Amino acid sequence: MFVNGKKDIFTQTKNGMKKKFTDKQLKILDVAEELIAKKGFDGTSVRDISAKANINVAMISYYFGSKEKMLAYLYQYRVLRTRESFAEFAQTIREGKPEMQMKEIIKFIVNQMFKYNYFHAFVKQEVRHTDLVKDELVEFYRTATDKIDEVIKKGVASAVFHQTPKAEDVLTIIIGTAVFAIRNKVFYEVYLPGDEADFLKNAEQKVKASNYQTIFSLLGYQPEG
Amino acid sequence: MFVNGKKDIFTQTKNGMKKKFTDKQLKILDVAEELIAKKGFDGTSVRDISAKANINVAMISYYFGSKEKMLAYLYQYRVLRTRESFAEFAQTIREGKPEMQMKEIIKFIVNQMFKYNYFHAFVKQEVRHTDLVKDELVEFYRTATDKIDEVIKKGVASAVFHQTPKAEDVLTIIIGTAVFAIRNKVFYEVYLPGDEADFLKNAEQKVKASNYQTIFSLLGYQPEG
Amino acid sequence: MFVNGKKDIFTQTKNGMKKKFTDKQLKILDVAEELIAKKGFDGTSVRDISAKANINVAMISYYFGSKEKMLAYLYQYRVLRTRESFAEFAQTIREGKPEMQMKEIIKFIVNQMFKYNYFHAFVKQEVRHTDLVKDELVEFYRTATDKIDEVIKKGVASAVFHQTPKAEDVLTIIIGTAVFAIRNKVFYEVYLPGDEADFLKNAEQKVKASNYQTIFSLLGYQPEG
Amino acid sequence: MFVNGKKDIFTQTKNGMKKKFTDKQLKILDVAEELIAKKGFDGTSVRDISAKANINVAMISYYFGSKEKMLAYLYQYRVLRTRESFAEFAQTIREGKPEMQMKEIIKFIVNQMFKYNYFHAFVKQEVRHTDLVKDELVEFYRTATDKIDEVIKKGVASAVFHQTPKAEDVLTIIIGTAVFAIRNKVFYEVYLPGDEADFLKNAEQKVKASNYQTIFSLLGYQPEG
DNA sequence: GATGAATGAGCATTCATTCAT
DNA sequence: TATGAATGAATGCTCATTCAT
Repeated sequence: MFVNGKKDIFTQTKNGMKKKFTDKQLKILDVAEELIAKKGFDGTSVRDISAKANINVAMISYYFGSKEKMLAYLYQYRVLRTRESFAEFAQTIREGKPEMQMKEIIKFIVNQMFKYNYFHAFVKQEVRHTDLVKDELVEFYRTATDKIDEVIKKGVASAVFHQTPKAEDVLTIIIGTAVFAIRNKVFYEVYLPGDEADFLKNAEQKVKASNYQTIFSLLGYQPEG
Repeated sequence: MFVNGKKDIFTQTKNGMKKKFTDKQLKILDVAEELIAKKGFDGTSVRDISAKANINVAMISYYFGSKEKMLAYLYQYRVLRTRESFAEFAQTIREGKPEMQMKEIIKFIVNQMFKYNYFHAFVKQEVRHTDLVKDELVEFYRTATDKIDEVIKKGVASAVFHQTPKAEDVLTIIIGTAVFAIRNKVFYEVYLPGDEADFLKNAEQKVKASNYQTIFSLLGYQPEG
Repeated sequence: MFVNGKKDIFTQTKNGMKKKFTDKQLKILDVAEELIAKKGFDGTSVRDISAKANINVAMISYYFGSKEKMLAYLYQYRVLRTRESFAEFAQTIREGKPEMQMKEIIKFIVNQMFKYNYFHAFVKQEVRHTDLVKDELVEFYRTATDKIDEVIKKGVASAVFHQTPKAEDVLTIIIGTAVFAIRNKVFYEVYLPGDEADFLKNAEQKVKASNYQTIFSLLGYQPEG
Repeated sequence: MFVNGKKDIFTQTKNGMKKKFTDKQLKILDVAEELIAKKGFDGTSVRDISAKANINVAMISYYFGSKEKMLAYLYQYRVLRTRESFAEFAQTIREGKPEMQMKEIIKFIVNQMFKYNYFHAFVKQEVRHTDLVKDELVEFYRTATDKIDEVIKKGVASAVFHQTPKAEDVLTIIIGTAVFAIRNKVFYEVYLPGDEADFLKNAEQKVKASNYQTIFSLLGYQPEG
């Protein structure tokens, strides 16, 4: 009945979640994500979403079963894509030196946070629904800490890193600072060049730079040789 | 008509905000804070609040003008108290060594975040209403960065710190990591001893410890000697 | 909160049902009864009811909790009144001869059916909700059969009745014929004098006359000596 | 366009009603009858019907024009069959004695009521739609009263009946008691042997037995000789 | 000041029906 | 003939707020 369509963009098997979204359904999810991030789940009515997505109100129930279930699909969809994306990314840095790998990890995570800041904004925001996404998100965090841990160990082994901060602390710093920057624009923009329109772009650069400094400092990084 | 009462607990002059809250009004604000942090602003009805606070539904409109305005009072009330509290705190560390001062700053900020985690949770959460509190909050951030900056400079001058990270980056790390820990219990508790009930207490310790390490590493701290 | 008011018309203690209805609440119940009898429960919207009763839509939920609960109150209210009314009636015929008592019973029951034909129409009609009223209604039926039984026995003892039909069959005939007449106007009115406007009045007379004949025939009634 | 198909089961000429139903259409009518009897017309959605009948939702509008018109077809279909069935039955008792004929009439009518209790339940129930079926049903009642009248006259002529109750009163008793029994299970089953599962079977027997007694009593029946 | 009743706007959802294929 | 997507109207209900006292 619902959650099938013509174009496959998304595939998942667990949790009884259906597999495919049509363009129209994805349009709804995109619009919903944006509005929910701005106004909260309760503050966003299905009429708001349907108006902005140019679809009939009834379609949200029709496609997803309910507004709440739509949110569940949205959560799972975004988190799964983030995890898939991280897995792909992890492949691309398989061969590099630890310091390059760490830098890339920081870059990747901060980039994801800013790219999907709508989503990450409301994941943090929607306290009541966090359980929907908790497991998926935590699994992503684990994958990230595993990778971070591996890189730290390798760096220590090859004597470019001289300290072993905990992987979860490293991840906490990266994500925590990114989210803080995104959510505290008024405070943050004072420290940024350019005008307001470029805020996200500039903030992302600053967060990355800051994180390189912080994390490498924590690692006791000494360039080889 | 409203927002005045018998007992003065709170005084403020700007923004046309009235000055005094009665016990009953403070009770409402406390209950509202807790419920809003748990269920969001829209997810919390004035009936929920009035039931839990044992007052009549009509009183919220009556006292504060509207539910939205009540939130504004709540924001301002909490932020102002945080700023006052920081000012007091700043006095207490006036005489110490830079490394002790920095440690106390970290301790104080993390402590505030956990103590008022309800509040800070929903400040981050209620995107739509952030403008209500923005100026106040940013002013607090400024006060904090000024102090941090002062301590860094003093530490460099006295040669216990050998690097000069930006004050806003330091603050970003402290607040960002604290908020992340609070909001990601499921991920975080794996790294903590003790049971779930002690989560906040243990998480606070871990965040403090991690921040000492991070910030001091960034400062290139070398104990005098 | 709801189902209390100023004027007491109705009192009941069991089932956790509240005790008193205000005039406004009774107005709603009356209107609801009429509309539901005409158009069914699902066919009657709370907007229909509130429009006809000249009250705000929200009041139905406010007073009764929900549309469904309103129906439950209506059921219990009407059935209880019927039972109370029967108990009173039973007192008034305590002293009479069995044949007079039986006639009065028939008259009373048929009268109630026609008087509250709206209600009895939809009790029969609302299959899905019958459980709400089943126990109460059955208890009324029992009271009636007990009384019928008593009268039959007395009549047999005093040799005015010479047969002993089952009390439940007697009740079934009385109620069954009354309901049939009410619900089959088009068929029934052919056999009645007067015009359509008097249908209920005339039908009631016919049903009573027919029942006197039937029941007394079943009882083998022979006027005394 | 609609209401015609491959297999003819049903033929009628009046009211502009089309004549034939396909197997699929009959399946829909059967399912609809059952569901409507259980949950009412408004309580039964076309989706419920189509799901249970394994057809597409759109087919009901497509076949019958609308949900309401489907009900009209259902009414007319059932009533016509009942009338046809009664006509056939009338033939089979043409030659018997009046007392046997009357007994068979009671048996037949009660049997029909219980056999099509779904249908008769909702004919009584769906007040709003009764006009759809009124004329047809009344015509059936007339046929029945005519036959009852004929039998009474014959019995009186042959001196087995000694009273002349009105035919419409006799019919009213038969149908009224049958419907009452069907619709008041909880009250009625106390007087029946066997368990709940056999309710309809046992109730039918009791209603028949009771009606034999009542009607023959009314007729002043005296076995010949 | 304080209350319970009352209001009207808004909500998510379900509905029978129609459309496009 | 038959379908699944799509529609717009209506549903019961909850909401913050205001009214009358």
